[in-house]
Order: sequence, then structure tokens, then C-alpha cells
Amino acid sequence: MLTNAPKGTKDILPSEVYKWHYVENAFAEICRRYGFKEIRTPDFEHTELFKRGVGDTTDIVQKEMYTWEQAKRSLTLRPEGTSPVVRAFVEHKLYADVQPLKFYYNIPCFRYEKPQSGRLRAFHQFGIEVFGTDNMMADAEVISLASDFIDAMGITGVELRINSIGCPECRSKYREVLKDFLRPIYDQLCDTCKSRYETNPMRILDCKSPEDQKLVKGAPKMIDYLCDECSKAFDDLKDDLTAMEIDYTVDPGIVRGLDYYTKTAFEFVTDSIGAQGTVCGGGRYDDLSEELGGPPIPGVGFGLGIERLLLTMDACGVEIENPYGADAFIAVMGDEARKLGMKLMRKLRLAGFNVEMDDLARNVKNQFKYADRTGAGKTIVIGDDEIEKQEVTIKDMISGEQKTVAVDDIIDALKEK
RNA sequence: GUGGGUAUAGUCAAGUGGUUAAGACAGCGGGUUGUGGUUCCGCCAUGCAUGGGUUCGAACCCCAUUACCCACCCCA
Repeated sequence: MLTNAPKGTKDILPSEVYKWHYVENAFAEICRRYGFKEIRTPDFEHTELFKRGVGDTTDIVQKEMYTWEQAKRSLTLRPEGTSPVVRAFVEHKLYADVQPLKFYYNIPCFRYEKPQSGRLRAFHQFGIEVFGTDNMMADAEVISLASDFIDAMGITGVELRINSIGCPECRSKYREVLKDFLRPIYDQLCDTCKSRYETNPMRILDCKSPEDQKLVKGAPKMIDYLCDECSKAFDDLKDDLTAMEIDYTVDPGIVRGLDYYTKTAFEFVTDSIGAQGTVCGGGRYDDLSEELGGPPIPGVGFGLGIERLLLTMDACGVEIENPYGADAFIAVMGDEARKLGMKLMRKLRLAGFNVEMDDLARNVKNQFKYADRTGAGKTIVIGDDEIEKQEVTIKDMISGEQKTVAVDDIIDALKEK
């Protein structure tokens, strides 16, 4: 047990951390182009924030949160990124700033679920949020950023699906219409759909059971019951996506599992990484700030699962360059040479080079072998001959060429390609 | 929470009741102390997830436990 990480967690080892650096840098760069600034919030919050933000009746709040009591406070490890950012926005009165405000983040999230492919208990998300505009142009930009990032990562075969889940008014009207439609066929639905009838009837529409699919054919669709404002907003969004030349499909089955969503809902989905194929999901949340006790500030954003992103890149055969290997390895023979080697190693490191020496007292042949296997670009050889002449031999490990330079010229010699 | 699968070295594995548990890759050492990627030689599981049981005898059969994987629910 002591030598096992907890269920649903994963170590990111030095042999793969370069992939994380790659996607993290790329995401920060895309966000910079879109004018987003990074925000960092704590890894835990007051439990109440998520109860109010994500919603008391959601699965996340009801059974997936890591919650504990301390000093008479109930605290919870962040299960998602949006609520904390909205909290920070309200707390620091950032609504007093020039609007809109655009944030991005790279955070660990925690949910107590049964792990499977693409799902961990401790996982990581990139996310962005735009506050202060209800213009669909913002939604289109948010989707565009996600799309550009996914493309830049070399991923193919990911589909953008969009939907509108309306505002609280048109959604509650629609729920009643849908329940009226489902009532006569309730007894024929599968067991999970029966339980969905009260909790989330919209889910029944994309049940995987073929029998249920037949039954719900011809069911009323949310899109047809949007109020005028929501309907116009959805049309605006589609127009803007088309204007930006971003392909999408309208999927009335998209129902986000977090209560705060309004109007726009979207997902980027792949079928190459197993059942958990939603790499990125997001939408608009116009009432969240108010729900948390802040002013009525509209918002829109997304969360993007980093583990799922990496899985998808892998499935797509994307190769990320692994920048490993020292600039130079110093091979030495004898104690005098070792001392000169250590002196030069330090000098070169201070000059900015990645330099290594053998510290297992290997013979020359094995020092070379080590230099080769760890990917050193050059090997610097120091023995009795070199010490006598105050020179070193530099061998290029790719071409195999060797040359001799004076000890004092070693930095310049390494700068040459 | 429900269901299914797997567990032999750092990794991939053969072995499915009978003497010292194949093999490959990786690692380490060496081929007469000055040169790697090739080649050759040597070393590397009294041990088969853990704990019981059956048996003259168990990696192999039985029971329990644990871990990991996959799927449902739901989500990133």
C-alpha cells in the first residue's frame, strides 16, 4: 500500500513530463493570441461554492466530491474550474475592470468516481472563461480557441457538437412538454431512463439502448422550444461559427451535467480513446455569478481534459519531440583528468551548457556507451595526453568527427555546431 | 454504487499438477585499463499479486483478499 499511489491517480514521470510541458506551453501560447490572462485559484474551496455553483442535485455534488470538515468549516477539493474563477472574479470585484475579462487556467481537479480509460480521480484541465458579455461572438471565440488548440495539437477526427439548452424559463417549459411526451411510454423505458425521468429527462433522448431510441423518436426537441431571445442567440452563434469557418454539428442530445449552464452548450468529441470521448466541453453560464451572490455578470467558457487530450494525441500518432540528452559528456581517464573534467564541467554549466560526467567510475568504453545511450551531442575526452598539452578532444557523436582544442577555447568550440 | 477482465523480473512474456521457472528487450560487468551506436561472453525471479486450503508434490486446482484495466451511471 505504501508503494501504491491512491486509486485513480497517476504519477507523471520524467520520461513523459516533456509531453505535458509541450501541451502546456502550446495552450498558454494560444491563449495569449486570443488575449486571455492566466488566473490561479486555490485547489480547495468552501463546499458551499460547489453546491451552489455546480448544483445540489448534480452527480458531482451528490457523490463525487472530496469534502472534509476542518475548524468547523466544510471544505472541498475543486471538482471543476468555473465556480472558483467566478468566485474570485466576484470576490476581487473584477467586474469593476474594463469588460469583458478573459481568463485561462491549468488546474488539477478531483472527483471521486470509479476510474476507467480517460477518467481519473485526480485529473487536469485547461480552461478558459470570458466574463461580461452575452454576445454570441464571445461564445464563438471560446469555441474557436478550443478548436485552434485541438488542431494545433495534431489531433484529427474530433467533432464539434453544439446545442442550446435555453435559459431557465424556456428550459423548464420544455421539460414539462418532454415529460408529457414521455409519460405514456414510461413503462417501456429502460431502468436508467426511468430514474432519469424525474432527475434529468433530457438525458433520455440520448440513451444508448436501441429500444429506447425507437421509443423517443419524434420527441420534442429543446431547440424547438427556445424562447425568442435564446433562439436568436443560437442562430447568432451558428452564423458566427460559419463566419469563422469552423465546422460543427447541432446535437440536441448535449445536456451538460452542471446546473449553471444556459444557452450555449458544446463538446469536442473523439471516438479514438474509449467511452470517455469528450476531450473538451463547455458553454454559457449567465446566471452563475448571481447565484453565487455576485452581480449579474454573463459568462462563457470551457474545460479541456489534459489526460484525454494526451490520450487522443497518442491515438492519432502525434509524436512530441523529447528534448533529452546532454550537450556534452566528458569522458575521463585517471584521477588528474577527472579533476580537470569536473572543473570544465562546472565552467560549461555556468556558460549555459547541459554537461554530464560519469560518476560510476566506468572505463572509457563504457563512458562512451553511456554518452551514446543518454543521447549526448558531443563527448569531450580527457586523458594524460590532453592534460600534458592542456587540450581536450571533442567528438561529435552523430558524425563521429573528432577535433582537438585548447582547454581555454572549450566554450567557443562547443558553441560551434 | 453495478457488471466484466487481468495479475510470472524494470518491460513484453513461455509455462496450465512432477526434478535447478523458457525466451526477448532493458540494465550491469567484461572482451587484457584512450573511443559509443554492431558483435561476442558473463551476471540479473529459492521466486510466479497477498493469505489460506487440497495434494506425496502447486505458478498451474479451490477459497478469500488486494491491485490494475475496461464498461455502465456521469463527466474533462
